[in-house]
Amino acid sequence: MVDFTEDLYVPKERMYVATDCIIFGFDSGNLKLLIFKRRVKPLLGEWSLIGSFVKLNEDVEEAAQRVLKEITGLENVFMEELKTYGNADRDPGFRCVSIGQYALIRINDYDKELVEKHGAHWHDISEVPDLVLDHNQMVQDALARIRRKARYKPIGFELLPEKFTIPQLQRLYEAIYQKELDSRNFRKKVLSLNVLIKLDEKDKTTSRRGAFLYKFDNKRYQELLKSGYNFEIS
Amino acid sequence: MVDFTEDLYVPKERMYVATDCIIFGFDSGNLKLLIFKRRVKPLLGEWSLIGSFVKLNEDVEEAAQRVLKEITGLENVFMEELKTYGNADRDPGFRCVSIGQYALIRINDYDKELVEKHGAHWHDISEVPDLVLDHNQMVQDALARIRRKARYKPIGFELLPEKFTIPQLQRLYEAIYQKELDSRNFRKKVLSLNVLIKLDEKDKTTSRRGAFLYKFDNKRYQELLKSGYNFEIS
DNA sequence: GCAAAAGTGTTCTTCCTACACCCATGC
DNA sequence: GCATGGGTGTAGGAAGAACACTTTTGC
Repeated sequence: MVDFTEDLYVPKERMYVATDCIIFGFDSGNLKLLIFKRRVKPLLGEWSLIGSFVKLNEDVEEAAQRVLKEITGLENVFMEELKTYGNADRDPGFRCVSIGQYALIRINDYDKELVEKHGAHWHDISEVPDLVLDHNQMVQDALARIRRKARYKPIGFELLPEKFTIPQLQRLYEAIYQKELDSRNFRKKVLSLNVLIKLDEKDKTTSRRGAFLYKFDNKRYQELLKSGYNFEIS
Repeated sequence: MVDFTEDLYVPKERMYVATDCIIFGFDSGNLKLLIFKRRVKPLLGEWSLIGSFVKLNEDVEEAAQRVLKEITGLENVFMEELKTYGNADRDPGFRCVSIGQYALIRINDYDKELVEKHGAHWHDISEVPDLVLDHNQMVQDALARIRRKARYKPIGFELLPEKFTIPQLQRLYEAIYQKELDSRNFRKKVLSLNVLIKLDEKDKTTSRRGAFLYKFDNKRYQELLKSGYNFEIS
């Protein structure tokens, strides 16, 4: 990669397409963001989202999944396009259009060694440092998107382990909405959706009494999506 | 522009970025789409959305507004990014990533001569012919988007003339949702939003009695957006 | 036995839905 | 005077919001 950090003017002779991943996780009651400290020029040492140029022979979406796999070791992660960042002057080095993609991962699944090897770190969403280029904007846009999206799609489940408790699910939604929810109303609402399967196990890590574990009934959810179900939770 | 129509294999050595516009209008109770018949190779004579490569020194959004102005003569049109079409094989000629943008225009405002000069035509949304590349997919995606979006943002107003009647507005929403609405409930709901200003004029073109004209109160709408208003109409 | 989190029901209010008739006017 | 589209009100039901106490169990 060329080092443009010392040139103020760089002729822009061709177009590049990149993709940047806004990677969310959920842990200890907080939404987390995976970012990394650049180990190469340009912008060495600065915090940045994880991204890559899109290769000539790969789909934009493939590029994003490739990046995600390189960093976390995970495949088939939930990922959706956020938007395109296409201002002519967004990157002082290249004329580069970047397609932001947000990903939701189960924070216990990823490959910790791989993440460390790449210099990546999880940051609490409320403590994200200054990022390079327009990456802070991307994070804000992605947050706004998942806050809105969580109202009509059960994306929250992508952030939880396969088995989870209802209080866990509630803490996740509270982290997404930045708002405390009433536990009685919350439980009533999520159970009324009929997409949770109650298991015979309890999670005793957060209380003496223990909370029942549930699984997400993906088949049932697909049926509901087709019939226009609404997952609004207030 | 190079003609690739007779070459099956074209080496793809660089990335292009384009934008394609899905332009909607509303007329005679129907949603309309503006498409054009290509007058140049490649794909001469085929129906296509209106698009352009993004220039090295322009923003992606600028490129879309430029295209829109070239075709319709309109500036400051309501336009939003739809999504990126980034499959490596989506265009047999170039390696081209296209950013779809949907636009809503007031069908009486555009420059008819300009549209004709470019070989563009309005098609009823239910009778869109086969389009080149993945353009039919773009249209379907854009339709799905505005159907969803109309539930929480008053985008409908972008498609109506400045002054409109409530029955007109209702027919628009019926066209968007593909569903008949109850006129009493519809009127009650839109008036309860407090974003319509009743005028002292009537439109007598569709009935002997005439229907009162309204204007959209943009200032009031901005206030409501900030406080998290919901425009759901069923 | 007590601390700490899990789990449970009811009432009130609001909003959506369904539904039918009179009004104004040009011909 | 009649045909045509414009305009209005009400009652029933569903869903959201507010709200407090009992249960379980490890220590």
